[in-house]
Amino acid sequence: MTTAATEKRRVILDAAVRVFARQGFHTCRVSDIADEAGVAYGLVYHYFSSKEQILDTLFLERWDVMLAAIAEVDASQRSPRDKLHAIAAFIVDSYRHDPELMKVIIVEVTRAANTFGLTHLDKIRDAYAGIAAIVAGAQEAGKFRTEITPEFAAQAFYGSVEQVLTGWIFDSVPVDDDEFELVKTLIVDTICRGLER
Amino acid sequence: MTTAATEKRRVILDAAVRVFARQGFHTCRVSDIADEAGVAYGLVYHYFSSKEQILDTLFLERWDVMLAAIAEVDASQRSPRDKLHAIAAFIVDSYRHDPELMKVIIVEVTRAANTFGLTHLDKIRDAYAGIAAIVAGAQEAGKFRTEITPEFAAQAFYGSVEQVLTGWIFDSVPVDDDEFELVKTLIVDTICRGLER
Amino acid sequence: MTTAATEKRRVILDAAVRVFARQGFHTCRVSDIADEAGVAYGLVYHYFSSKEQILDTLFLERWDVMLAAIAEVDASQRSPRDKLHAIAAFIVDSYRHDPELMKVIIVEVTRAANTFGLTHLDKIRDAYAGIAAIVAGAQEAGKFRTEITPEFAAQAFYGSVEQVLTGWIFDSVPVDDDEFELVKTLIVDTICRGLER
Amino acid sequence: MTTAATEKRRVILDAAVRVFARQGFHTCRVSDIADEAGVAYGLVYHYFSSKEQILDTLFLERWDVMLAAIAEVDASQRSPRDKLHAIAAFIVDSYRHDPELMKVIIVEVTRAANTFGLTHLDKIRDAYAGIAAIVAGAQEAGKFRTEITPEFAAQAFYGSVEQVLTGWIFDSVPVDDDEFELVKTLIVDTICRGLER
DNA sequence: CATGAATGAGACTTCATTCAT
DNA sequence: TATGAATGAAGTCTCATTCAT
Repeated sequence: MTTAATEKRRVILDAAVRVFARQGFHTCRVSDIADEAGVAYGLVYHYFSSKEQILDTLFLERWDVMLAAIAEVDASQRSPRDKLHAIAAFIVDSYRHDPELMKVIIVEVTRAANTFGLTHLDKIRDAYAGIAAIVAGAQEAGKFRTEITPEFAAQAFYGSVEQVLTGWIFDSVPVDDDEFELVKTLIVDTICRGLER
Repeated sequence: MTTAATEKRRVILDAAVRVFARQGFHTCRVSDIADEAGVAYGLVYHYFSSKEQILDTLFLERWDVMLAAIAEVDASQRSPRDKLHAIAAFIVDSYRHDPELMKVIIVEVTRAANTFGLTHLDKIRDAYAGIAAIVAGAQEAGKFRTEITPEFAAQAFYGSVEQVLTGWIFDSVPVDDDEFELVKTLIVDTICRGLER
Repeated sequence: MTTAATEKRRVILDAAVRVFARQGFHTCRVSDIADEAGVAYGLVYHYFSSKEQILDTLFLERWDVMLAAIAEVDASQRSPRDKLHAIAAFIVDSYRHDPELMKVIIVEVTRAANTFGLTHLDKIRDAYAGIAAIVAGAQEAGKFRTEITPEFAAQAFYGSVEQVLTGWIFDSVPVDDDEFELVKTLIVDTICRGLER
Repeated sequence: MTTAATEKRRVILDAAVRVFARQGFHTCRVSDIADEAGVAYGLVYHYFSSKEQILDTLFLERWDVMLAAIAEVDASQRSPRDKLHAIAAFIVDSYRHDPELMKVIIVEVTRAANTFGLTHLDKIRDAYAGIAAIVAGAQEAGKFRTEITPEFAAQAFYGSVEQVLTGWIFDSVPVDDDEFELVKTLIVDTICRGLER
């Protein structure tokens, strides 16, 4: 695989992000992706076996990075609140860095659970499990209340973050760095106050 | 419109709920709905102008009930915590009463914002606004902290609830009444502790 | 299934015979069949699940008639030579009656054994077996030599007949009834002289 | 043209025989041939102008050998029966020597007359004509009956042989030399008895 | 000679929708 | 109301062929 070859593959993936974000997975055609990438129709099928596999690739590329980030955070020596802050920060910064990609992942995979989410359900659950592990650790350390299960807390935490991103996706995005930082703190602060003893 | 006529329309709507829940909106065919309803698929077009309009109808039927419930709660004389509990209870009970319908609404409309959600974005926002109004009232009454905006708090609250429902949809549902009741309390308790002064 | 519905199905089948005969199965498009039949593209798929199934249907319709004819001949009280004559006559007359259909069956199924013939190999063998049964009967009755196996004789007999038809298909067809009758007699005469004691 | 160059061309042709025999001409891809040959598929186009031309080459290579054999037999000093035996022997031995090649020639060219056979119709007829010449000679010498035309007799003869080979291709092949020899004798014996006075 | 990335026309098939009955 | 035959636009995917390297 030469560099040039790899580059075209990347060009197609990047074009797919823009097209999926703009038109939605179901509504766009493979030819839209090819046009956006500036390549011939058939080249898409040279690198990917189907339209679906393009979405799978985009999702897995990014999600695996997130799972690694969660694992690293979990293993680090920090307070539970700092750990959850680090995770929220990772997700929020992912959005800042590439909002279109995050839109695609959330709207077309994570929240479209009926269609493609099912394929990746286990991967998605891995993220919840990672967050739940942090909560469980905090409970064992006596820092978080035990009335709420770690799994439930993880759902509430992740749900809040994703919902905020969804709000940005369809409404309006914070305009400056300060606002982004504030949001991270507010989410984590709100949830942690609810979870802490 | 005779009673029989109205019934057939209802039969088709109910069948659509089951088919959308099972196969997803994009993946199912109009003939699947007709088959499930036990009618010829031409009849579907007698009552609805398109497949999409069936989904619209299902969503609006239910969402308007929820908006009314939120409005009623907001207008009532209760503590902010009780108000939020009432809303969480309404949503959770909606799921208990008709999980397939809620699955369709959440998966195919609310969370599929790119495709159909856009159509109903204003309606969806009305719900957030209703919740935000409750939070704003609580802040004005000095019961909730003011660091967090009402809109943001509403997103976090609704996001938590919907995420929990999504977990039920794709993982496992509580088995008895007590567990359902506990969930309502836990969500509201967690979020309200985070919001209260 | 109303009469009208059945008729359109027939129209499509008849059109397919002409198109397959003219262009060949692999070379023609489904739209060619639809055009030839004067119906919309999709109607072909209303009645048949694929282009291949149209060919299957045409083949089976005719082949089953031939198998029945062979069985009837085998069961009748006639001399072996008369029986073989009856079978040759049936095949030759099938060609006279509908040369395009026979061309399709021979060229696209019977002789295209690699592709579609394999699907119908058993049906095709049934015909050979029927002919072989007649030869076996003649051998038991002491009328045919036993040096040659019935199966082998059947192959030679059927091969001769089909080859003659193939010659007509691609070269030239007898022009009058007498010539057709002569051919039947000549094939049977030649082969039977070879087989008789 | 170096030796190496010639070898690669041969490697591709031999691979094509195996692929055509296994998958059929229409069903295989050029890349299947390249894979089988262990070369890049671009190289196929260095030696051949199209997929079709590969088949043409394979057919002509072998068929010209057969036409030469028929011509030689016809010109030799032998009895008609011995001549026909020599031709049947040549065809049967061709199959024994390279059954896959003969399968391709018969299934994809000779018997697929609608598609590729038409291209080679004249070449194919040359073979029939050669056989017919032998029969005509026998008739003139008073050894064969004259009721049957030489052309017709040639069709019957060739059809019998090819049908027997087709049986081998799709059913089962003789296992030892004796059986092959017997078959040659039986075909020729049967047909000649039918043709002789 | 050799490679395989790149092209793009064209095939099959699906299915929402219409409409005659 | 009710049926389902009929329509045809649109989409995914294939693959023979070209061509830059």
